[in-house]
Amino acid sequence: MSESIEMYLVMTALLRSEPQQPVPVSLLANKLGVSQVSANEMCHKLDERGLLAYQPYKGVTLTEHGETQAQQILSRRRLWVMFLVENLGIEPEEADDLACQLEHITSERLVTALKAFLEHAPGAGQREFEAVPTQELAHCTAGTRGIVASVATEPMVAAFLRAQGVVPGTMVEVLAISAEGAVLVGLGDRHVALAPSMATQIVLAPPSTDQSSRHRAWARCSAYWSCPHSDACDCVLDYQVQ
Amino acid sequence: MSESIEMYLVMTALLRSEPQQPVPVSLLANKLGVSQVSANEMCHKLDERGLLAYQPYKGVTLTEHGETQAQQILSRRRLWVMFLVENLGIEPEEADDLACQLEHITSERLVTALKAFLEHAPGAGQREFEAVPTQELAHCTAGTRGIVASVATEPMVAAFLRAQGVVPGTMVEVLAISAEGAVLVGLGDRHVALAPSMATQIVLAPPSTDQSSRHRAWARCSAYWSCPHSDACDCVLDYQVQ
DNA sequence: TCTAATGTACAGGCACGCCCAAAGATCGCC
DNA sequence: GGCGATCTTTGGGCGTGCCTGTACATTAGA
Ligand SMILES: [Mn+2]
Ligand SMILES: [Mn+2]
Ligand SMILES: [Mn+2]
Ligand SMILES: [Mn+2]
Repeated sequence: MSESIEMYLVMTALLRSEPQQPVPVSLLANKLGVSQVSANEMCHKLDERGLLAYQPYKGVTLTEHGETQAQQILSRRRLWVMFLVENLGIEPEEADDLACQLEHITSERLVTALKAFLEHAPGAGQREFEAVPTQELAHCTAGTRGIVASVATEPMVAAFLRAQGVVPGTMVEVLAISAEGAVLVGLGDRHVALAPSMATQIVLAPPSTDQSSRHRAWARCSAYWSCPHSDACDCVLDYQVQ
Repeated sequence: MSESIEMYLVMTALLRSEPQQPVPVSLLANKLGVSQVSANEMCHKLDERGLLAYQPYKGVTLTEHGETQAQQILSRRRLWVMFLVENLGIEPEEADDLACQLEHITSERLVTALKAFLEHAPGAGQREFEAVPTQELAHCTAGTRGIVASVATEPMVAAFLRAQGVVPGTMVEVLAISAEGAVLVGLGDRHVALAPSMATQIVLAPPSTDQSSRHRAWARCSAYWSCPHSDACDCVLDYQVQ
């Protein structure tokens, strides 16, 4: 399996809202930074190879085999993110980008060794490497607290959110929700108002108290919304602020 | 620069006996596990790109630019080997294979973080990340002790040496050298006699006392003889025991 | 129901990195 | 000097993963 194929599988897992909910090929194309035609072509091939199930005009779902592969790769990504953030002190966002490359060249032996290292590293108690449940900010109720797991990748939106301090790893609280779906988010000392369309592009993980376990929880999120490769992100230039 | 290009540069650096000594394209082809025609083609391209200097019927040398690139990649490999061996407990040989992949996706930021980690990891004093001088076993004098840095990659030879315990990371001593160049090597409790042709395919690094610093010294060797990718190694099947 | 947006398909093409077969060029040794 | 081994070059080809342009199919909204 090439890195390219692996990323199609991973992206399909990350982009679906619910299991067995087809992911539109156009969305896949956007997030992977390739043309729709290329994505279509690839999805066909992966359907033939039994990794994806392709329903024309609907999208793709992961087959059992594809799901296994995707989860294996994502578990490797989480291991690397944990290591990069907690042991090397790299920022979550950059760690995600790096891990997205490392996940493809991580042997089973390396997985074992990394897990053992993370478990027995100084100051680490019992650790869990499984994915953690996440939810869209738009679906949260007032009072909910959580850690920003991922945000929109459209450059201008991402830049805005970054400027406001809404970056992966940050602890936030939902202060209020308007009837229209706008969300008022608290960030400790200040707060940000987000349009409904914005709230659907931010994903929260369960809250944690200390900084270290925040990172860990963030790393354990299975539902990254962010596009992993910065290069691919940069391809999404057709965004316009409404 | 693609991974493929990087490996041509690295291999050129590893295979030359002395700086500015041209490396035969056929040797490069063998070690990289590609055909001579492919290697020729590639060397031409890299000459045009100013990374290699190609002298027909002689071989290739690294240009100043190519040398810089090769050394940068190799320094990343050494960092990874150190980490993999000392912190993850992975065996030197496998660590080398893994590092050969990791070296190509290691950002400057990651280099900095890895160095900081290795420097401040528990039990680590002052560390050096520079390459260490090495010499062929065939050029050693009787009484010399050192650490096996790398061995021949031809499957049958490698298997034989492995069976004898002559693997990277092992401490050995040159017990005697015959007039013809055959070498008697001591491995603590036992010894092995090696034909002259075999002695030219084993490289030693300076000796160290404890296991940890042995690995470190081994990791710091700049002159790996081994072919890094196992896949490529497996391509070299035309070997015959004389 | 009809139309416009969205998705799909086909054709042709490109860069990369590799392959083989065959024909030349050079080198090195007898 | 000549000849065989080795190396280089040429020509053609392959697979992967992308691309554009154009035409066709489907879906969903007015
Ligand atoms: Mn990835
Ligand atoms: Mn990214
Ligand atoms: Mn490599
Ligand atoms: Mn190898």
